Amino acid sequence: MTSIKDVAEAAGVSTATVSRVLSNKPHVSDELRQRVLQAVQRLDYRPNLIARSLRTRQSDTIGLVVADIRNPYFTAVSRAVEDMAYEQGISVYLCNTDEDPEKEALYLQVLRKENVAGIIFSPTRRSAQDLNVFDVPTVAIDRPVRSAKVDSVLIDNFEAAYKLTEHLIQNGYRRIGALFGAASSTGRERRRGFERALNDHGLQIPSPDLVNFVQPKVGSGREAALEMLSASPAPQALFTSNSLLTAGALMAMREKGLRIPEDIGLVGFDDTTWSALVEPGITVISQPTDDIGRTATELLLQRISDPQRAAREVILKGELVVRGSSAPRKSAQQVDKAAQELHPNGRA
Amino acid sequence: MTSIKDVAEAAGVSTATVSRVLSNKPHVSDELRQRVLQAVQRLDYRPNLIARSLRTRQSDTIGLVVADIRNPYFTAVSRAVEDMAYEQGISVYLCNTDEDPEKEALYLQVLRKENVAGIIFSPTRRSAQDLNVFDVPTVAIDRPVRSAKVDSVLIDNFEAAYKLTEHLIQNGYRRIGALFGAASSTGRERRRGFERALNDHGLQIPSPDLVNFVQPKVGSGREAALEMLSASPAPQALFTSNSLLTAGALMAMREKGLRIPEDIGLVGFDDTTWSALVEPGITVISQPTDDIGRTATELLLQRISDPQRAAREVILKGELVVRGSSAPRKSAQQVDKAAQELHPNGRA
DNA sequence: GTGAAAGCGCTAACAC
DNA sequence: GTGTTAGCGCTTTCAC
Repeated sequence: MTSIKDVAEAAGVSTATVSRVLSNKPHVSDELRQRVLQAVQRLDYRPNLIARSLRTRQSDTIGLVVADIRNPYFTAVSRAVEDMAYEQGISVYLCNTDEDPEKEALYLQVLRKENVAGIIFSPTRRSAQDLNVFDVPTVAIDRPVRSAKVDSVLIDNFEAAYKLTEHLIQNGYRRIGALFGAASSTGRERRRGFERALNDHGLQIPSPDLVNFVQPKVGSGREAALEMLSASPAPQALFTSNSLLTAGALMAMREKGLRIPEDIGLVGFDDTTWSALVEPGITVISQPTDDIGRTATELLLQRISDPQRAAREVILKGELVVRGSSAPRKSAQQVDKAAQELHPNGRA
Repeated sequence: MTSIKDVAEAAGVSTATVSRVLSNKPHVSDELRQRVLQAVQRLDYRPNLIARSLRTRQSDTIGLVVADIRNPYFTAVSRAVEDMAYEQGISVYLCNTDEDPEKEALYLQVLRKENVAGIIFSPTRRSAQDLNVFDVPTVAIDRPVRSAKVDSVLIDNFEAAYKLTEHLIQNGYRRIGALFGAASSTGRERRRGFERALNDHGLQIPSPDLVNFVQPKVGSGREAALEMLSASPAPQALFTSNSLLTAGALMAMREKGLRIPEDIGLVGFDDTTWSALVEPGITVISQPTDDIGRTATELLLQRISDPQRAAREVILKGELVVRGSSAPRKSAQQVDKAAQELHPNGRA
């Protein structure tokens, strides 16, 4: 392991000079600079980032804390973050919290101990304020954090859910069951948008058994959907709040032998690879994951260089992508009658 | 920022004692140990891992270098790695190489500079030997590395591809087009299995325009598939070497209006969320991603504690999951005739 | 413009 | 058992 000392010796200069050259500091003669650079090359020297970080109390490492990298939304955002970090010569720690506040707290601590320059994270419900980790620059994704020091990048979940629900309503769906992700504010915001849209169109908020908050997992989505589909009267469509739940709901519908959209409509969030590949394609709110990841990283870098800056909240737009799963329904009566004929004892 | 010195003062002991307590070293009286622990608590002290790492020349950080985290295979493996690392109190750097040897080389360098304890990586074609990074413990996933010092965890790609191809053959498919991922040995291994299976069953290796090596991206898969589907005579099935290519092929088939499996069969690798959700479900080789990730991490930890150990290669099994996309075909003649009637001028 | 030297926070000899 | 101290590799005053 060659150190700065070796380089200094080889170049016949002091370690200070080597350091100056390598940190691109001014006040070094061209001649010495050349000598140093050559020695560096010859010895294949690479500065030890750990030592540098210890000394400078800063690092070129950031932490990325997400609920679960397997959620396509986070997969995509993470990739964008990593891309941008790479361009800046920054390394990224990956942490999955599973929406578990304890796990999150632990990770936040570790990242601090690791001296990260900053943190991008999707806060769990309770995280935020109690954990006063925000002495390290932080930006929240997917969910806002109420703090003067934390930037946030998200989409307008209320608006997106509203738009998605309204789309269903306009296409003739009335009794709509809903599946929201528990443990994050995102689910609650989307619920607000969902209910407001119903209200604004003179529809009733569905009964509690048609509004579920569940773990953001395919299995949980499937189970909850199965129950809803057995309710009577059966829902005419299912609104799902993330792609894991969408997949679960779709599974449930397949198991029940329901045709989409004839028997039941389906909409969700996040335009995954398969949203367009299943038949019919799923109508979704597509989130600009790439933009979210890049913006978050940008904000973080800005905050790192100016920690005192006022917090910003960047709200991006979710885009409604209409596909077959929410195709216009025949008038409610028509369909109800048809359904009646097909399944005299309910839809199961 | 409280340091070990503060704790030492507060507890009325030396820094050495504090260090011993915190590193769980023996030879400390219970009394002092208590005093130290209390001081730590009171001051909310957290050891600076950077300083520790500098001193001990080791760290509790590993690097995870994958081609692209958006590839569901790597998503799943990464999650497993991170899980196991978390259990061990180890942090994980995430790096995407996009199969670019330069990017990979750069990352490997950075990780070294960051003093990582070890590296888990999916080597690109050229990586390995030229980059003599293997002074840091390394384990390869997905693709083997020929090195006495590098462990590997993979599935038997030859056998898996053989099995998958044989399944197609047994179900009556003959002219099979294939789509392999370029830039990794995995694709080449799978090709070998594919061709051997054809051979063993007395079938001809398809002409070059039916055997493609493409970038592991949905778009590339789609384009290549579109071309193959326009070949004449048209293939009776498509063999795809990873789930990105499977998705691309599926897209192409949908665009061409081909019915699966009546008009064309489809098989692939990796049992993703959507493999079972599209209709018909896709027959795939399911890779034990969880096992792969955990085993890789385990091997890495072992190698870290004993760097001289002989290299191991752990070969896991891929499991054939049969779904509708490869359903038994009517005899070739029957189908060819049927197709002829349907599409007198080819299948487009 | 350059070098000597102190010190970031920690651990590990080495004394006692 | 416990404390003293050197030093990991680097940056950064502070002299010159």
